[in-house]
Amino acid sequence: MENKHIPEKLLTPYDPQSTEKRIYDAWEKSGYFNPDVCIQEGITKADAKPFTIVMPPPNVTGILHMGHAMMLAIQDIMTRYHRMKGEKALWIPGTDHAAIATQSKVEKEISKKEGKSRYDLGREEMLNRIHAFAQDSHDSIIAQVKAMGASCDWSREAFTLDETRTKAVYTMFKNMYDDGLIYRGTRVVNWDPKGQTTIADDEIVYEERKAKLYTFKYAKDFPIAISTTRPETKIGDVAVAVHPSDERYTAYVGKEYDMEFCGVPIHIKIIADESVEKDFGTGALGVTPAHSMIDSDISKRHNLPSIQVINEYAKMTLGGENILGKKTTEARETIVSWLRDEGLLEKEEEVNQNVSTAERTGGIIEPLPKLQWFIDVNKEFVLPESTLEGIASGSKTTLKQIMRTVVQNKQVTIVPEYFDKTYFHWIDNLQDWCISRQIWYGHRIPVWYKGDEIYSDIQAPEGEGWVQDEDVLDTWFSSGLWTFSTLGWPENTPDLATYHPTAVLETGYEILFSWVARMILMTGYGLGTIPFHTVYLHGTVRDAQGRKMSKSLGNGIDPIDVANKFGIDAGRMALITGTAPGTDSRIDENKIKGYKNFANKLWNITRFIITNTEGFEVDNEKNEYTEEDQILADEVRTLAIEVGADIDALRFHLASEKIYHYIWHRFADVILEESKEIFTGTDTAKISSRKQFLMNTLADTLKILHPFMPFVTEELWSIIPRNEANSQKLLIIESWPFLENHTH
RNA sequence: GCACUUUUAGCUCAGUGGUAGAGCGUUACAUUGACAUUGUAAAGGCCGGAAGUUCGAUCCUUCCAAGGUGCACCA
Repeated sequence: MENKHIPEKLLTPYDPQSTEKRIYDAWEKSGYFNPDVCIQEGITKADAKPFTIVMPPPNVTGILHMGHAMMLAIQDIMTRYHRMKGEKALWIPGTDHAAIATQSKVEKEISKKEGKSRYDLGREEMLNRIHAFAQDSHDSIIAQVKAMGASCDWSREAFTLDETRTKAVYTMFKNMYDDGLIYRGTRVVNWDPKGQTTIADDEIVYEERKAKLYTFKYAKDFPIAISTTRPETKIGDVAVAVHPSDERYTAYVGKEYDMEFCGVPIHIKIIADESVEKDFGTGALGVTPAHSMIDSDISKRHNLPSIQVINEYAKMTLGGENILGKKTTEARETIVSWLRDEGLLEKEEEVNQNVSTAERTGGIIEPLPKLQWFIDVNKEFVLPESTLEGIASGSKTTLKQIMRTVVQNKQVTIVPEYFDKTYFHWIDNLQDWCISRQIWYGHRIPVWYKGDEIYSDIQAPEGEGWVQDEDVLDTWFSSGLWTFSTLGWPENTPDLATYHPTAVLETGYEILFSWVARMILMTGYGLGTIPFHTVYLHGTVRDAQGRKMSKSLGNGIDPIDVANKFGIDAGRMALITGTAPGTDSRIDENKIKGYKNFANKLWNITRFIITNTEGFEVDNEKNEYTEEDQILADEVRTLAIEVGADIDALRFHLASEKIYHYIWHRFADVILEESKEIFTGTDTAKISSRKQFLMNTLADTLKILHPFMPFVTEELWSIIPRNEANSQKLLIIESWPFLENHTH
């Protein structure tokens, strides 16, 4: 057969590498990622329904991994589909400064290369270094996001630490401060001696280790033995607590003792408290208010003093020469051998212990009393304007109540649904949120001091002598504002009015608390509304053996490598298909390769159809389908409707499988094969009907597949012969097929 | 300890109140074709175990077992 009208590139297999970059550039140049442009050009109606997604901002700590690739693929599928449905589809990209994560990464690098600490460099120089690193990291991340085919609106790109977002952060802080929801107080917090900062409860990772549990008496004449894994803290004990109903000790409750413990004078009062477990150890708890959260609570209930014996560097601040200034671990040995020598040690046993470590630095958490900033989640305040169901405008509520209510009454739905139970469980155990961090990278706390005066605003107060708080805010404070800070809040922007609340928040289940809950909190408080209608939680992408991808295992797959080797279209399909929400998935090269073959299949389907319909003009004004072809056409309509319904219902794994299955095993395997017979026959009505059907259906399947495999479909769209009057130049802004047949 | 979740073909996973599906793998045959291959077909499952609800359960309920995750405890 003569092939002179077949575009030359169709004669060789599909080559994603030479295609994807070129196509992305064409999209970017078109401006169609920006819904405003679509409206200006008459592609989208000005009063169309908005559809908004904010991209969970990747941390500027390095490069993207397959988890990011999956997240971007899912969000791009939604954005492209809704754009094709004629909605004002807006996907806002951005990055997160990720305070601790970024600073500790740069600190590590500097320490390794130059042997210097942040204190050697000083605040200003250190921040310069971090900014330079963050900028580099940002640039490579953006390049990667583009390589994934993400159709996000770059004109609206945001950074959690840029000017607009900083203004939002400061405004929110001031509002909460004025409402008394943000307070400063001394509490026992999680101190990371390695990172030299406090961290939040959910930044802690528990590691199971063996530890020794020592049972002993403070002194020979003390009546009760206590157990502890940390004898060095006992020089800070102020009480021994027993359970009120524990008859072994009732006689002693209320008595006070003065003793010398390893050279340190201590004063111990015996108290009864419900929180003590009778069955653990001796049933008596040595109370160390300064170095244990629980003990701190007990001491508050009983009006006991707090004695700090360990400092920020995990070194002893009390005791004789043998202890003072020593590391806690050394002091422990000293004290244990003293106990042994004195004959006070009754028992020494191995126990399993969950040690709290800092997620970012690996430092072992030292509970310390510190003066910090907190958000009070239980304090009542008046919400002036509210669209929250169950919380009327002007009524009193609490942040905890907001977080609970909107999920409980399904104003925000979580997919998969069972995660809301985990969410409630977390809310019920929630304590006040410590938001200050003793690091340098981040939003500096907008509070200034002068003597006893305290001032909070979005900028420094007038006058001399004001000193700004040294600390910065927890990074999740700024990411909590993400859905509306990206739209220009606190200004009353048209974007904010149009695109908020957002439609879907698509993210990993591991940040349900640290991020999703905080967004609900911040949006409920700040705007009296919800940040999003639906939360879609994806699982973790694992390797073929089911292991987490990690640098140390070297089992990670770089999405850019995937793009180079198989095309990112194939990578996207492999990540989406067969992956249910909330469930971890496995990926390996074989799976991706299968979808590369699929892209090539589509390529060859197109070649077959172009070859066999050469010179045939599609005229859809007169529909001359045979009865047989009309049945096939109805099937395509059903497909378009079903795939659309699956995307609407966030069943991406089913949607992609349906279109894949149709194209390969129905359209190619059955219909194309059958067409060969028709074309070699003599029935001209049948032949022209079939040609028309093939051309129409090819166009329709390209449209339906486009959200999933945007590059190869866009490329083929530019190749197939089309009626220019009835079709757009770029597939990205084509209408979803059979839209008028959808029932809503 | 509490909660959530998973258990379906050799592997990885979808799915549904009416005795099961995909991809990969395996086997056989065909084909150089629109296809850096593809097609046709086959083998392979008491849908973790037990009980219950139901006309009917892989699906709903309860219990049990084994994995995973979260939270708490961690004196």
